[in-house]
Amino acid sequence: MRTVSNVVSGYTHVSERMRAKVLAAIEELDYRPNPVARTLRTGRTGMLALVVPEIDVPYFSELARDVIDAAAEVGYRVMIDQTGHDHERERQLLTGDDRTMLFDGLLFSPLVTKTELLDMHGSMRMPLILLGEHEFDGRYDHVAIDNVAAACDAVDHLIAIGRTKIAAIGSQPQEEYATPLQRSAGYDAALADAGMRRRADYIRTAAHYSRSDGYAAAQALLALPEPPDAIFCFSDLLAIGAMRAVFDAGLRVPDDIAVIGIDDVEEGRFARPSLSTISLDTPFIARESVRRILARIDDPDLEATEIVAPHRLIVRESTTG
Amino acid sequence: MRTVSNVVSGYTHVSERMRAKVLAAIEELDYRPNPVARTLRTGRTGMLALVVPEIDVPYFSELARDVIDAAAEVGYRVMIDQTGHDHERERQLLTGDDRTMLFDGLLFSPLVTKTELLDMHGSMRMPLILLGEHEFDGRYDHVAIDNVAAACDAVDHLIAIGRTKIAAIGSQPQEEYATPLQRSAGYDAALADAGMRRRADYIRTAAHYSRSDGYAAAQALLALPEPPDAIFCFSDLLAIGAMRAVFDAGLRVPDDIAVIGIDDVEEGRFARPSLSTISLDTPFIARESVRRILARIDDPDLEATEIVAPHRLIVRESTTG
DNA sequence: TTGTAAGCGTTATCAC
DNA sequence: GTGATAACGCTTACAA
Repeated sequence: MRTVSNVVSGYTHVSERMRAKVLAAIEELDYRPNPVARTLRTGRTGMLALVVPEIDVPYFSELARDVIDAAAEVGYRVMIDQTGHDHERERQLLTGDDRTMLFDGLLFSPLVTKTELLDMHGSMRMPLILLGEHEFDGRYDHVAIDNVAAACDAVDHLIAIGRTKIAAIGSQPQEEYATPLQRSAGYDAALADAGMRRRADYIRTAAHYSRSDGYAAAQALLALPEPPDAIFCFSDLLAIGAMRAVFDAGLRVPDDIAVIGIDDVEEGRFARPSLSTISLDTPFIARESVRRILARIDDPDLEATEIVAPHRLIVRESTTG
Repeated sequence: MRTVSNVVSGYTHVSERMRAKVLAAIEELDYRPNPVARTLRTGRTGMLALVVPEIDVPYFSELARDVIDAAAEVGYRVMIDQTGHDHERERQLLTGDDRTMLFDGLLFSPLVTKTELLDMHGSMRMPLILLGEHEFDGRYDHVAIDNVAAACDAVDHLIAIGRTKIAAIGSQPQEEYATPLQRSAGYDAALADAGMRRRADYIRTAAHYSRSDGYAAAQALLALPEPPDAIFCFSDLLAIGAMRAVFDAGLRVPDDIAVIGIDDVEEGRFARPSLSTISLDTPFIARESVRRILARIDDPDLEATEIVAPHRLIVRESTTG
């Protein structure tokens, strides 16, 4: 009945006597509103979906923490999905083929989204925000750092401390994903600005940005006739794997080889040596994407915007003599 | 209409002609079944909730990865919530006070659950599985390792490599949570078995099992008149913080102080030195808890069972000369 | 094999 | 201020 709903929802136009009566009945029957029925009626689930490649990658779990917190602050909860680098899974999520889309909006943080994937979202009305991409094409909201500048800052730092043979780990085998392309561009730009030559044998690919990818790539670099004296890794995890490979080869960080990453995950702060990195403001990214998706849920016809999150260089032991 | 539902659900008793017709109409109208309406009718959301203290703690994010995978295999999705050591939040989840309980079952991995909290779940019909606890009281399903034995194995290893002054980090300030109590008991038992004395000044508390907790606790141990020659940490994160404190004090691991943790997170495999630990079979834990909660969703009156997950000692550099 | 109608538990509309 | 009643979009008896 109407009055009960009013009481439950804390509506004002209810007499004190009636409110007390309803409350008593609620207590008596141990009544709990059914959220599903409410959702069917209101059209809002109160849930957001956060889609990441792998939740156990520290950058994503730290991002998830912030997103869950930011969402909780505005009364939303977060469902987490992993695509595991699976294009088919990404497609399902983007097209809404999944049978259980119980959420109001999608925060999509693709490691490997191609533009063509995004085209598929077209017919769906599910609000969507892209995280971590920076190829703004005006169709979807983006929240991301300036990847080119971030990579450039990292390499500039290596140059500033006097390194001249700077390698990079993290380009993708198939060059079709935005993030690695942008970071590669930043690396190239920094070298060019310093009048340094870009050597193809110093550019190593990494499929999953994992510690072991970083380890393997660094091993390959160390085996070169003229090994580098610095390595710029496209993620902190790659950098941690790379550092381990340097030690296993009997060399030292940063003395023989300086290492810098991107992400500023907590693991890097406690690594030995502690890892220099580019810090991404994940609380900012989380807050802004939640704010933005709520606005879009309220008004699906909002114009797409691009939100650039701040980043900054953090110098630690891995790049300081 | 009946037939449409049949087609969508892949029912058999539908004529080919009719099925084609329906499919064409679906395509034409770009029809998508509304999952909320389906849920209201069937009573199943197809979602599980995984509740952990903090998703960015590697052990929990690795567990979450496995739970999401295990759930996906049986057509379920996973909502993740953090309690952040907040008792009020735990209470809400357990009692169903939250207004948006859009899931069929709850996998609850409390760092800090007191028995009294569990009492509150009594009136709720939401299926519940407890993870990581091992104080089986017969009321709820548990999936956990044998914490006492795990701790005992870790300390036995330190004794086996000849250490005699073995400290422990990870007991709780307020001694009311199961996991730390059990791990403390295992530590005590191993020392007693070896005829070693338990020294109160070698037992350090840690509120959040974080790297910085481990760092601070280890610093305190090193400042003792007679510092330990080995530290057993109740989690890998504590151990990683502790190792860093040892290095910052100018000492070496394992030469001066051996360190061992529990969890076997990937970070420990790449740490320097790599971290000895007790490996918990998280894929097993994830698989079994999902299996169990599905059974309980099907039949809420199932008797509570206790599932013990395997664990095993992993010896790495942090405890080998 | 196919169509009709009831009902899941809310919230919103609308008289009173 | 309060009580009936419709509607959200699906699944499923039941009838045809």
